[in-house]
Amino acid sequence: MGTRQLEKVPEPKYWHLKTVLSEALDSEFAVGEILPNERDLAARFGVARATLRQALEQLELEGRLQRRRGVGTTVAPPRVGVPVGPARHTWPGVADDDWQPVDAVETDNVPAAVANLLETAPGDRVHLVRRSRVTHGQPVATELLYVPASVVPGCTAAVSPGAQARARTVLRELQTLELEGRDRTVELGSARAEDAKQLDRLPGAPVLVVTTRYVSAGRTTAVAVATYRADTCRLTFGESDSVSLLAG
Amino acid sequence: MGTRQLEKVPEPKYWHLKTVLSEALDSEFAVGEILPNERDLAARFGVARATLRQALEQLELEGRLQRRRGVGTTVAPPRVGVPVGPARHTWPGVADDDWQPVDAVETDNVPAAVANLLETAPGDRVHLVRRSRVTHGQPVATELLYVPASVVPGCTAAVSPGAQARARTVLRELQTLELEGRDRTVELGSARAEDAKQLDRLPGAPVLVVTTRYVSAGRTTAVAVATYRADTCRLTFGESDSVSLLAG
DNA sequence: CAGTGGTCTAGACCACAAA
DNA sequence: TTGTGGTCTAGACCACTGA
Repeated sequence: MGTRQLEKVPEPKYWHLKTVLSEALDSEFAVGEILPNERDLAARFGVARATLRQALEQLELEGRLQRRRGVGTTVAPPRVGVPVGPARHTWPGVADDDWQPVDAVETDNVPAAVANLLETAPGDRVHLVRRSRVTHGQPVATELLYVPASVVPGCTAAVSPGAQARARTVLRELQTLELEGRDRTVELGSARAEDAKQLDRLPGAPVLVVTTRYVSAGRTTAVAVATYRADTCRLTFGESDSVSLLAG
Repeated sequence: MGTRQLEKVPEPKYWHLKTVLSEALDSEFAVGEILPNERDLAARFGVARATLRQALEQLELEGRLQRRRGVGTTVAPPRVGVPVGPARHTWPGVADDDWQPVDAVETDNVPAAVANLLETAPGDRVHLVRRSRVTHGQPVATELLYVPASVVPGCTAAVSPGAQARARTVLRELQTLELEGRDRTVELGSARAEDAKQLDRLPGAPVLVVTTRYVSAGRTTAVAVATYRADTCRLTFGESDSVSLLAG
């Protein structure tokens, strides 16, 4: 027959929908503008709301949209570039303008993955310092910094002049050591309930997990697990001699 | 009344389900083992299949599960650490054991984001080199390398001794230049249809997009956009003097 | 072929934010 | 109170894999 056979591969509706919406976002909407609500959009495209939502989810994952319960769906601004390790060989807390210490506790409950890196035995006391990072007025990351108590013997739990002060003390103590090296890993994760609250997202939201290992005196002396909002952040890694290029 | 009030916060079913499944994976399943199918699992937990799937999706996102249509859901091995930029200051193609050139074409169709970095005008000719990365026998990444034709004048389209050979020629030509600097960004994306096929995933699968800018002779001479499977990969960033630490 | 995960529907109710 | 996005259901059919 002369009729055109369908070319195989029936593209899923939500995929096609995502493409259409994406182009509409480029040409017809301004950053911050509110989209029609999901029920209207679904009706307009002649699909079920669940299908429409599948397309919106992808666009949100790519940082094109921002959805807030009770409010609506808005066009997201471009992702912000977040410097990760701009300077070589520095401890956390040194010239970290936008990291803010939150509090610190002493614990022996360390995630297995972190205990592995620290080479600590179950039961070893470890300082847990929490920090949060704010860029352009928005919270973009939370961090859990694990430092074995044996590494910073000067930090006694006896005096407790406030949780935040305790955090600063641990950081200051760390900075007296000579840092020999550092390595990092980046992977995809989903926000724990606690992180989600601080990042103003729902639990399970996609996040970029940056694990940093600090090496001093031939051993791993600290491990930091930082959780960045994946929808709004673009992590940037500069080299010491190319910092000036970042501006280009 | 003495009865226990529900403690507020009704945790979503899929979230609770995810937690339960996650613990079961740790204790009752071995890597590679096949889970019961989704309909059975949903019935066993007394939820709709859609709800069960929401939990499975999260676990797959975290790299705990692997789902294949027509086959089933299996327990995924731990994420593989993929070195990204292990050596300082090298062009692509230098001692890149597991990167494989695929082909190269000359084009003037460059994504706006890349054209921005390259500072090329619309219509400028650019070499597009495709490479793919295989680790432990599995494809983990695809890469598009953009090099303005003006940067590698030795690469003429006249002779075409095979697509892969053309790719090698561009890479070789690049390596004759002195590399001054390099910077990288990492962000979350979703796989384009083409990438998805090469990565053995469905379109829209979550990926980590690594954009590398190569600087030489005071200008951006090349831009590479690498797409890593987010479910199976953990990107590792080492420093030159801490390479030995990676083994720890 | 049978069995799997992937897509899609048309509803319902809930949690939350803003008026 | 109203309207939004978030969760959940109970089905249906499709695309793919492997026997």
